[in-house]
Amino acid sequence: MAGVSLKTVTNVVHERPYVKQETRERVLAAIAELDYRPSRAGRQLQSGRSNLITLVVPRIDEPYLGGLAHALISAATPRGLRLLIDETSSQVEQELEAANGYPGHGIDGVIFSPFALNPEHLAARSHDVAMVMLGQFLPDSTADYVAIDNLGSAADAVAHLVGQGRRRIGFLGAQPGRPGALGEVRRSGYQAALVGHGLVPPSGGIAPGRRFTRESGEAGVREVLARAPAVDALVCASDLMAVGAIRALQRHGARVPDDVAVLGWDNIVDGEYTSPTLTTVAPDLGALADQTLDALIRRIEGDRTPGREYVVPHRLVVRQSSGG
Amino acid sequence: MAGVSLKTVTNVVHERPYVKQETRERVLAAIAELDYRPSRAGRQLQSGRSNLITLVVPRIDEPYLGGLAHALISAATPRGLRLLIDETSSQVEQELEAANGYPGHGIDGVIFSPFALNPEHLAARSHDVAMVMLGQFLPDSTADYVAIDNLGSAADAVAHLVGQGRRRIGFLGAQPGRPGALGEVRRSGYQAALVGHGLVPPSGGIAPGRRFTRESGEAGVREVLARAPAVDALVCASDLMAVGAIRALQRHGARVPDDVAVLGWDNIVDGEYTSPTLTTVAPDLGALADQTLDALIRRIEGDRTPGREYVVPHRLVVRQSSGG
DNA sequence: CGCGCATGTTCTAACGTTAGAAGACGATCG
DNA sequence: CGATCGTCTTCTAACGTTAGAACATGCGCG
Repeated sequence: MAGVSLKTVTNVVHERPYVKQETRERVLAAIAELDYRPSRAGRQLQSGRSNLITLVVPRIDEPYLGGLAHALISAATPRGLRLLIDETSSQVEQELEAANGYPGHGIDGVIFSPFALNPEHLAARSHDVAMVMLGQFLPDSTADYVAIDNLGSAADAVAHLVGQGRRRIGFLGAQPGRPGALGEVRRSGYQAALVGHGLVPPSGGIAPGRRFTRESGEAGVREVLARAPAVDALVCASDLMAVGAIRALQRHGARVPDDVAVLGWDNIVDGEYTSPTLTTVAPDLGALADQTLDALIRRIEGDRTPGREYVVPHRLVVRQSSGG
Repeated sequence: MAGVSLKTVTNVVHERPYVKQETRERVLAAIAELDYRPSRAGRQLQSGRSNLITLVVPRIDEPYLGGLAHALISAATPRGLRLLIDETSSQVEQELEAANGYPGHGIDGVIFSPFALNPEHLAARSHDVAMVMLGQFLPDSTADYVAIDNLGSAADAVAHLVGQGRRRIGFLGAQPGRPGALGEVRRSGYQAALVGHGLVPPSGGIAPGRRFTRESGEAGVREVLARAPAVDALVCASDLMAVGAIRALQRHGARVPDDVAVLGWDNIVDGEYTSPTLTTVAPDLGALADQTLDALIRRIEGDRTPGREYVVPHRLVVRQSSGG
């Protein structure tokens, strides 16, 4: 050591009072000299906190989730947190472990994008870990939810398409029977907005999509074109579905946007490189990450108030696919 | 407890001999009853191992790196490891911390995709943590390197284009002055393969690309078209560059593949959804992840033999953009 | 009968960090 | 001159896990 007691070192490291300036400097010099770094394991054992949080998603290689992870890492670092990533493959078993906070692993909090779970699963969890949910909404007693205004953004999307002269507007990615599911919320917002413009969904113009994948976008287009060949616009529950939809439309000989306009959610980077480029609802990912981490940190610090909802800004990014 | 000593519990948990079957069952029942999970922190403190490894990349939202992360998580889980992700933004400062293994954090190993570092940085690191490098090759005393055969795959790519009748084949993504850099290795493989077919790069047909982004692909096309307007094929150092190249070519009125064939590396999913779809060199990501983790585990377990190179399989996936 | 073996037990220490209690010392102040 | 304050020390315990040493049974075997 540098002629000082262990306790004083702790006091220096934690910037406690009752340490003379000169002593402090001597200790800091010694720390630098020895290249000392406090052991996370020791601290965790002592404090019960690991400063590790886990982002739980079905797969990390989906473009939107990659962008989300990027935003969360950028926001976590200045807050002294480090991010683990866990993939559930949308399996109930794995999502349950996430919902229980990986007991024994010393995870401080979980940022959870659920897929297979229902509220009963959540209510039955044994441990209650600090948790913030993204994407799918699941009512829960103490977990917060952070998202854009899905009803409002659906209304923005419909208003834009109507403004472009579209009247027979279909929807891909409905999730009938799963109230609260992202696709259902967006579909209901879309439908309400249509009504607000004096329109209704064209018969057969709504296709389900259990997963928001390119494949389900392609399948949805096949379904809708078979049942409602006159649609002149498709609102897709995600950009990934929209990418698949554009490809399927082009294969069917439909021109985008001349014959059919296409619009999605998420503002994934690829939307700028499709042909035509993709009109999309862009969430403010930076704000989303900030809100998520702030809420999570409050939970980690012991906040046990009922779970609340945070809304982050979005904007409609108009590109070629909507004819704008 | 369930009428048994602490030591016996440890012996049961670690499946040691000298424990009667009946006792073992009693202990396991108690463990299940109490929902006991060993604390990672305690174990880490005792054993010095955390079973945490870090994947270090410039940004996790690049499609190839997302797919890589997915493959690594899938491979890490059955091996009892959990994956942290750290982003360096290609900053030297942050890459240095990664190369030093995040001292104090108790990270067992690092999977590192370097960008800004050079061999001197690596040689100067103070701690030697278990490390495996991907992507960019940096010679190092004890870190392993896992990759596809970049020279061989470049030869495959060129052979395919020549077989399609292309003769004025350019290259995007060279990194002059950075020997060992991925773009340089692929460029030299491309150039050697051309010579093998009795060809040479068209004058002005090679464009640099410091980063493998869509933007640098677009910039590369502008450069090459200005200097060598007669090129009939472009080999791009990554799929992301190829996506940008296709877009820039189409904007210039060049038809892909009729006028110019395009080909990339990585087999990102988006390559199946571009128009035209993208011909690419596909690494076997599963094998890459397995090799990487096996090598890393050997290093974690104390292997101090000189760093070696592991080669994983690749194959050429022919789609529309090469006219195949 | 005594030896060894299988199956335990108890006790101790260690990993690295932090906090609290109690006390020591000098300087300052009323 | 005694009380108080600022600064620091020493000592102890605790977090959860694991390993080793030493010892205690009870059983079978030669």
